Amino acid sequence: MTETKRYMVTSALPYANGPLHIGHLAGAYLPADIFVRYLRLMGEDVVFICGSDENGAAITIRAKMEGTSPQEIVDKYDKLIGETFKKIGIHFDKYHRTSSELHHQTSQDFFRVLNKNGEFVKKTSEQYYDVEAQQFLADRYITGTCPKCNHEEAYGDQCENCGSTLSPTELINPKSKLSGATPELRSTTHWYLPMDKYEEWLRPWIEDGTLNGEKHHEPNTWKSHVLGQCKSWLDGGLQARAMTRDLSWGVDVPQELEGSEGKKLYVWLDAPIGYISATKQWAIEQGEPDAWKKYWQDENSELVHFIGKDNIVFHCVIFPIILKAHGDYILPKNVPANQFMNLEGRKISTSNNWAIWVHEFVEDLPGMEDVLRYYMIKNMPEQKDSEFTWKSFQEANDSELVGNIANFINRVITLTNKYYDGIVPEIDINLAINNSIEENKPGNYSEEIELMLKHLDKIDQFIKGYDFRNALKEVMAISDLGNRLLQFNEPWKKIKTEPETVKTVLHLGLQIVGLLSGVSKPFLPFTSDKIQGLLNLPSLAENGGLASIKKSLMNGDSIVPSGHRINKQQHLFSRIPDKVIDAQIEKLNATLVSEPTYDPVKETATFDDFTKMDFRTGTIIEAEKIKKAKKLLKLTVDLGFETRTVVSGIAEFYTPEEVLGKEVVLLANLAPRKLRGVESQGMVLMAEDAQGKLGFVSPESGFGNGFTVR
RNA sequence: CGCGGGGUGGAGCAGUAGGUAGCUCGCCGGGCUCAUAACCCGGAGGUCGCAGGUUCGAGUCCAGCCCCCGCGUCCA
Repeated sequence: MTETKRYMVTSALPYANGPLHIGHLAGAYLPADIFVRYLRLMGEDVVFICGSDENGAAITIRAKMEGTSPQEIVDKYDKLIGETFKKIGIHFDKYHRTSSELHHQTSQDFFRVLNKNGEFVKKTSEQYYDVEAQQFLADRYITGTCPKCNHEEAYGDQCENCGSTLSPTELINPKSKLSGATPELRSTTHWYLPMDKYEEWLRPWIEDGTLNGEKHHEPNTWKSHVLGQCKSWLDGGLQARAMTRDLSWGVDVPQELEGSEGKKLYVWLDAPIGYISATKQWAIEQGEPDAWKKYWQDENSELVHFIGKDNIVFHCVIFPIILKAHGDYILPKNVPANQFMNLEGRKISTSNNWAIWVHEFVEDLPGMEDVLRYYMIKNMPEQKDSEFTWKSFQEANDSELVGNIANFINRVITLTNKYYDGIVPEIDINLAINNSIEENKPGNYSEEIELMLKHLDKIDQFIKGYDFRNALKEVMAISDLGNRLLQFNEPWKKIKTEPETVKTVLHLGLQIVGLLSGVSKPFLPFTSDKIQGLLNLPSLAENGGLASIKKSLMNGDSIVPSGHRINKQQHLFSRIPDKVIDAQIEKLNATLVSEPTYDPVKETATFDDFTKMDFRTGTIIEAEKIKKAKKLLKLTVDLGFETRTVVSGIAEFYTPEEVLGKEVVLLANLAPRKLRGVESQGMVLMAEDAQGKLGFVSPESGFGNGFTVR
């Protein structure tokens, strides 16, 4: 491994078709921001890049829905997202856009090089084309009947009913999800990247961290779920993947290439290259147009991608292949992907509006940016999914931020003002004071400083290991240490009996406050500035500010020197009243009921169509869960004249106990079908609301079993 | 279904070379009063998903089963 001289850090490009929510922060942006801020504070050379991903079909679809143009959509969200990042204290060296001219050029040049190197294979295939919408359809945008189980709503890539993997052309009676029309097959030619060709170097790179026979990185520093997913892909066999698409909105395939009309670059080719074009733009703005090269092409640079887990294979397999195939680029040293953050027990969902939007948070709860950051870091889904709840948000604020760190700082500042009129007292290095570990145990000033430096080292290790939760805990541990120091030395008592001791203790306390300002800066940048304000010191230098604190402490120098005048105390954090939290919970719950979407009325059915169906009243007399199926219950329904076994997809909403004895309506003449090995003889009628929640359609209680519904 | 991750005191989590089960929050008792009922000390509370195997000894290794979450090629 080569020695690191500089860092190139990227955060996943947010897709410009919606605002940012807390899940985005937790996944890719906060961890990167902490990492970058810390490295800088320690004097490292870092470039931190991000930008809006503005290409692809989803944006054109969104534009159509809103009756506007794709350009207006991306302009709107690029602006909103960029502002949101600033407000929450996340600062990129460059926040760029993939709709920019520079990006188009950069990604096209990349494509040209790969093409010239002979990395692509051109292949023609038949794909479904929606004549009405005038576009080729991605697999997910085609539905039809599954050829294996006759399920009528199978997707073009798989059937959710029987789980088989499909290709769109296998579907019986395919329909476009865009227009509902029957798509037609048209032949289309694309440039494919035969990924299997690269397995030879990719596997040792991922599994052993070796590249070209040399050590590239330590694989056990990669997260287990990242390695797991990569291996799963390798073991499954890499396949050729189309690097171009038939789209209307995106980066054109270089026009001079034959057959390029109407073709755009594949999103996962174009988007990661956005990191590179953003760095180029940064370099231009620095006045050194070539400065980007050393970050992307020099072996002494450490490339790190912060992403969410849904992007793992693109950053660990596809993009590295592209970089290596190009030939001039370095590969990532790590891809610390985070898992997902859930919200109040549900998966965060943009489309269902189940989210905390960051721009709304900043408006609703002004001045609480760092509280959000703190809570998100404390609960960061580093190894597994985690949970955001407003109640625990409040609790973390009240007991940890207010009770621990703000309280400690307030105690020191208050005491200094009270006893010394705000002038930092002198120290006596040799004076015995109680240490901060245990009551009635002697210690001295230097030992306490050493203890603080140990915590600083731990923070360093944790951050470099992408363990931000534990790093944050160490910050809090320093505050704990300060609280104990005061407790065990009781300056409020000793001020009368041992005034010299109090001077030394408070001088030490102020150094701890100064250190807290430094170590909290990567996590709580706004708070760090406030602490500096309390100490009557300028904001810490973003470059090297913490390194110089460390140096001073190691040299035995004070970071808040004797004789310096500090400011009056002020609360760093405040308790959050219940009503504020309740209002947020209410706001969230309101999204569950507001704006229901209604299915359009289906095409007209004749009376005959209706009478073909035989609906009967019945009662559920037995119910059990079907193993290995998350949605299915096996029900036994009493129809009076006979009993039926019915497999029903309601397990997400009802337990077997709850449905026992339930009176229901059954479609009794539905063709029997096997589901998970159980034959289902009919279908229990359910109503489904806008959130997909199911409810029984039942006769009046005690109506009786077996009667016809009409 | 395939693949990946996970199931540890009320909640959230550590436990990465097998040897008395830890942390944060909450709860209970005590102390303190400089501080935003904050701070400090002590305590209760765990069959480490289930039933096996290897071992003198397993949360930690092996095979099996159950449950939760995610991914399966385009919404963190």
